[in-house]
Amino acid sequence: MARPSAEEKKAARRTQILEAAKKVFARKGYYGATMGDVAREAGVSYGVPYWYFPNKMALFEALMEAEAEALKERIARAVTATPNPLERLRIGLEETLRFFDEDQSVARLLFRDAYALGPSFEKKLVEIYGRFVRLIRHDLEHAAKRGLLRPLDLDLAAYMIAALLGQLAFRRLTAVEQAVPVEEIAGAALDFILRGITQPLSAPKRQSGRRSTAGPKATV
Amino acid sequence: MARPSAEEKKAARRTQILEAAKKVFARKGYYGATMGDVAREAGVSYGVPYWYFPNKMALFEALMEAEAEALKERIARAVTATPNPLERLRIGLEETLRFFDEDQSVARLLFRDAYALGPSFEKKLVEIYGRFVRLIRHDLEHAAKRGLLRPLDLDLAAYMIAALLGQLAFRRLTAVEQAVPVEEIAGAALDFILRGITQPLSAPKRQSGRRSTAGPKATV
DNA sequence: AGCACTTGTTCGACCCGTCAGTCGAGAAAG
DNA sequence: CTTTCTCGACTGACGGGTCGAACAAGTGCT
Repeated sequence: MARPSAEEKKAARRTQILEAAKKVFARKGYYGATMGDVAREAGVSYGVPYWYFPNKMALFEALMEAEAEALKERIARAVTATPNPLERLRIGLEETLRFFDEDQSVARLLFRDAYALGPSFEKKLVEIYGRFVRLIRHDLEHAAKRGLLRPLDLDLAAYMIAALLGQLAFRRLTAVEQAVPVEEIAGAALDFILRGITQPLSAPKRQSGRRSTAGPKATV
Repeated sequence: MARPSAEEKKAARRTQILEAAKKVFARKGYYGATMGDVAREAGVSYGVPYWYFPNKMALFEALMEAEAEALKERIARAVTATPNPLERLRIGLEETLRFFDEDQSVARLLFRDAYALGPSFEKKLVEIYGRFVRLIRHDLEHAAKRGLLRPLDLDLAAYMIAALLGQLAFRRLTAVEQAVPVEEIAGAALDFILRGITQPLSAPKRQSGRRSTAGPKATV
């Protein structure tokens, strides 16, 4: 705490502005938010954000980058001790949902505003998305090597899992029924991913350990 | 063709403007597109769109509404003759992907620009999305009644399927490998939905009729 | 200690392009 | 002669980005 150096102070300002931007973008959307809003939220004057970021768009990019990195690290940390690839998948799933649950602004940022930036931003977006797909793919490869998977296109499967996860996170923003805990959703999603929806013909009526209702309750 | 009545002409103008709006929004995104662009694309002067739509936002809403309706009807038509719920699911899947494939503007519209409108539009978006979820849910219910499904939360399952489908359609916009035909993707997606990714423990090594590669090829 | 001078940062008024939406003058149709 | 629709110049507001004035915190010189 003793005497922050000049560089520390500068970095602190930067994150302070990023934090403010996160809130404002989440609240109003990219186009709805003005640089004035960001400055006000951060408690600095209009020009200051421009000292740290060349323009609005760059500010947004930096924000996305930071959040994506944070999530990636969090997943990596949660998963290190676990060797089993499918178990890793489950943990990653759960951790991701938890991440977005704890800070809904980020979910809004990544799944709503990022699309708002128009065609120009598409490439960047696909690239970030790709990182997580690769993460998943990596585990799938291991699982495949161990013969745990049926023959399938791993790229496509990884993409589908990522897509699912993203939408589930996004849905929790607008869902009425917030009460359902993350673990339950993650469990249901994993069941879906691993076993699909059909009754396995060969081993009929197997009652899995995991709870799951046929009734129309339990929204995300 | 003979003598268009006044009302017919009015309706024609309306769709002419909607068509132009579709192109322009798809090309530039909601905020990137101006009403001037729309008018120019439609070959009319600036004020004309305002005669048919109260404002830019209403124009966009009408456009989304129309496209969603078109898709819904198309699915309904393709599916009527088929009673088997899982077969209906497959057809619906395929038809949806085909729909977005044939007119990529629509995919851009629904999956990119719609999110751009900020928090205010979220409700409308969720509502439209909900229609398709309900469509899927309907078939799932039938399937469940016939005992084809393992016990699961039908709402969540329907949502997950819709989410998957949306993302797959969207992915085809940015994918490098455009060559993969719709049917293949639809088939892979259906496999994923029905059976998940794991090797069924009970009946090992069953080689399904559908081709599917373990290799890293075949992007969406 | 006091003073000048520099560097890094903050402030916010202002500039300037952009665009949604308006409006009054007309053309076309009947 | 009215109704319906078209035209496009215009306006008013807004917001991204700039810029020069101020400030704070050293740094060195005396």
